[in-house]
Amino acid sequence: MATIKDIAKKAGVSITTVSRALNGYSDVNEDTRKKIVETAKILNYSPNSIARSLVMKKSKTIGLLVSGFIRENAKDNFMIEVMTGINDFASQTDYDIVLFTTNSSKQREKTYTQLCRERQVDGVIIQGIRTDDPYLEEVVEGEIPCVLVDIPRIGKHAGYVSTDNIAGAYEAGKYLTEAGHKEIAMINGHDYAFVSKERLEGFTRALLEEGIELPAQSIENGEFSEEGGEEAALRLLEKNSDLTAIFCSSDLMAIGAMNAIKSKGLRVPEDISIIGYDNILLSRYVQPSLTTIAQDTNALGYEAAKMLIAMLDQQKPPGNTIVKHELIVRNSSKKR
Amino acid sequence: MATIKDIAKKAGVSITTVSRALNGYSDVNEDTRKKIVETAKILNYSPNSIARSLVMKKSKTIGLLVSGFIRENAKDNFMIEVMTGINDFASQTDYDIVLFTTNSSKQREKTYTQLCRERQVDGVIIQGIRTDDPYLEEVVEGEIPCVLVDIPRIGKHAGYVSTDNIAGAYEAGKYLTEAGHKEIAMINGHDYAFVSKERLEGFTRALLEEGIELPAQSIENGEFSEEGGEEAALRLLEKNSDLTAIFCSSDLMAIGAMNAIKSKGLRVPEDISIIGYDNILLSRYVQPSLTTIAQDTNALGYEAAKMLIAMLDQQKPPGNTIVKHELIVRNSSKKR
DNA sequence: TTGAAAGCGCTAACAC
DNA sequence: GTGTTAGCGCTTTCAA
Repeated sequence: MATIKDIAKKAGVSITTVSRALNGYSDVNEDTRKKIVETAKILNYSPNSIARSLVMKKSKTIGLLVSGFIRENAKDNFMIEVMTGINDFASQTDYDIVLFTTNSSKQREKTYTQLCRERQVDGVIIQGIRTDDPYLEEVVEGEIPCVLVDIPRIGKHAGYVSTDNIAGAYEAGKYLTEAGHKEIAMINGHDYAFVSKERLEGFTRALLEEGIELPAQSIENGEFSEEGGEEAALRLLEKNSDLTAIFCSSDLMAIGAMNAIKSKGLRVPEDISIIGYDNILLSRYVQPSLTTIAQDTNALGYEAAKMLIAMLDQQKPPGNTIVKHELIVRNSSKKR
Repeated sequence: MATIKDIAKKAGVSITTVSRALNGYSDVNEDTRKKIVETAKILNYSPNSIARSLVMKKSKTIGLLVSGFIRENAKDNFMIEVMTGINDFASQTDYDIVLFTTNSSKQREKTYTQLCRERQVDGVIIQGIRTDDPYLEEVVEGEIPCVLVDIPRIGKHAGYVSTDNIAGAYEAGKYLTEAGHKEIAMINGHDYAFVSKERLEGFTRALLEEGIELPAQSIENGEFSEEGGEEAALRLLEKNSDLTAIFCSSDLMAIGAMNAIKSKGLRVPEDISIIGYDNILLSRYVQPSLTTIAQDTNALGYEAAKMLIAMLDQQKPPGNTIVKHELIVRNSSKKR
């Protein structure tokens, strides 16, 4: 593997000159530059970014920390869409993406900060970790530039990107009440997700404005999974046979809920209307197709990368970016 | 950021000793080691893997080169499942994964080899590139250890992981002929995919064994997309109104084909049976659910990572791993 | 069991 | 415009 030293020797110049010529500095004689570029080509030279990183103290990589990057979660293409968004932006820059995952026991021993410092990433985008994750605090308070996806925390070096979950859930609630529903329940994710808290807040508010209470017994957690949603729906149906609508904090849970309803011999949307959240791919394909709150997931990733790289390259302070959302009415819901 | 130099100074030893102690060499006095480990902790030391990489000439990273890692392709969760498989294996080792993508014009200027050399990845897993990709040859013939997913090429430093596409398509064909179908067509991907060639071969063979010809006009390309599949099906229907079965080289195209059939007022499977390939997530959810050839996609990634890392760590020669497949009969196909 | 010294490939003062 | 030199943080001979 050719190095600048080899080029220097062959071209009869110093390594400094080679470095300068190859990096496009202006103070190099045009003839010298030509010669250097030429010999670089002849020697099939590739710069060694590791060596450069070492001296520049910048690796030009950003870590992508995804919790639960595992098979089961592939169902939910939320994660992959965020990733493509990140990649869309990053590929326009000179940053590369390093994948970190936290499901392995090996990495559990290390804090995220350690992980990032060892791999020398310049910054990190964090996705899918729970609010009770012991290392979240450390990252938010830490020195490593970081952008959180869907976790509204700001620190000295930490910003976030999310959608307005309160507004989204509010619209879902408004939609249902305006459609004449009164016996309404909600399937939420779990208590350690910010989005769960926010969606509950927005939804409750919308109902309350119409004078409809959402008592604790009308809320069940479905852990964001299809099975969890199914079981949660079953419990809700058990408790209240007059239900006419269920709002689910994720499409996957909504699909589970639809299964539950069908298994009870009831129909969606004739007997019970269902609204999901996320607009995952599947939501268009299930029968009936799912009414849901769409998020621009790709933009979530894109904006996260944009913010992080702005922090890195232009010392921009971390902030928060809110990506738009939208109610998409399909066939799983109807007027009473 | 503390370095071994800092530790050496504080502990009153040389940097050599620190390096040895921290790397678990045996020839270090137990007391010295303890002291060093302790001061390392006090100084909140993290090793700098970049510096290590430079001197070791090993980056302990593997590149994941995915072509078309873009939004549209997220539909097909094939890619993401392969990725989780790769990650499953890699996370058990000390290798990290660096994401490369080739959709950006920037990177198009560089060959894969250049990309890999610059980023100093120890090896690379390549997924989703076409057989007419100008740089494929260079990688297969090159010096960088590499494992191809679904491209059966072996080189001095290149192996591959795939399923037996010929056998899979053969089973699909066998299934259809045994179900009594005679007027059969096929929707293939495109001419620059190995899997397309192989699936055509296997399928043709199965039909031929029952004395059924598959003339060129009964084969249309659908470019592996839902829309492409829909259009291909329309063309086939146009040409042969007696069709009773269509085999599609991907589930996505099969879903497109079902749309086409429905739009023509025909029913699946009553009028026309459909078989797909891949067993993507969607195939279970569409109506009717799709009969398909399942591949263990996760294993594809897992085995790719396993092979590559064996090549890297144990100098194992590259080989080929065949991952199992399986016909899954659902509701899009029936006996004549 | 420990340390001094060289060097991985590169960049960046600084001097000429 | 160009070269000399030092040094990024680490590993690894070699010698003590």
